Amino acid sequence: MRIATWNVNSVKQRQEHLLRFLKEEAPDVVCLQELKCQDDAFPRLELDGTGYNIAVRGQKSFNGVAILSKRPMEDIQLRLPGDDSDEQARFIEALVPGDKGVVRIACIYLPNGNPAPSEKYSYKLAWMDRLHAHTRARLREEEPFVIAGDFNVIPEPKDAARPEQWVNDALFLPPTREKFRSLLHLGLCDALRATTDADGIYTFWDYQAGAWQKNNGIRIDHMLLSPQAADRLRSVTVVRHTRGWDKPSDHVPLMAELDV
DNA sequence: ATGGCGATATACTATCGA
Repeated sequence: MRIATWNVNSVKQRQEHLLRFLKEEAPDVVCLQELKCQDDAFPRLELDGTGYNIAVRGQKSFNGVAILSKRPMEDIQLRLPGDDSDEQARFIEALVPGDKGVVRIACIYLPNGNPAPSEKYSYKLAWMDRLHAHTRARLREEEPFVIAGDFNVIPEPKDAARPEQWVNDALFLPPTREKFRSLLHLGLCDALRATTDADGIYTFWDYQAGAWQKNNGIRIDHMLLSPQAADRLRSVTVVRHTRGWDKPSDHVPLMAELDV
């Protein structure tokens, strides 16, 4: 099963890129973030010919997440547990069948949190605490479980071309990285880091100041795997060339192949 | 120190992202 995650920065603006990506890479599952549209504005008709099933949690203007799956999904959850008053569309989860078994996939758009300190940063840290609690509960089920998405976390200095630019940023501050490590320490595996220790692997390049041309990137899109999913990991790919397309998203897809 | 770019709604400007 090929699982991809991609922050598209407006699914309507990136519709043609999405169709090209689906055609070129033929992923079985795609987790999308930053749809920037409501449910009824998701380009379902435009995706009709591709044969993907669609689960959406949209929102006006900002945020918004979706899962596309070749096989029909079950047990779709639209909210991250832990705060019924949270209206931001940042979480969607589904059970996806594979050839040999099922995988539960959570698609997340973790809050950016800038500036720090601020209410936004507090919201980010609280959201990470909720993700920790939810993950702990899911791991007790001892199933293949994948958290895929835009984590807005730079885990280590080697995950940034210029780490000194990020020292006061919500993506790289010590409390952010501590909570990310705490999540991993529940027993999850960072899929990319299971395949390589190399630096210079990025998933985001800012639109500004020629970041792409200078390769001034950061690695903030991740896939975290439960032990039962990690056992089935075959390969991980950053689909870097999409950043060079005309009018690209500032993020590129991350893709993992699981033997499921 | 700032803005630089791109998207959306509040729309000839403000907010958000990272």
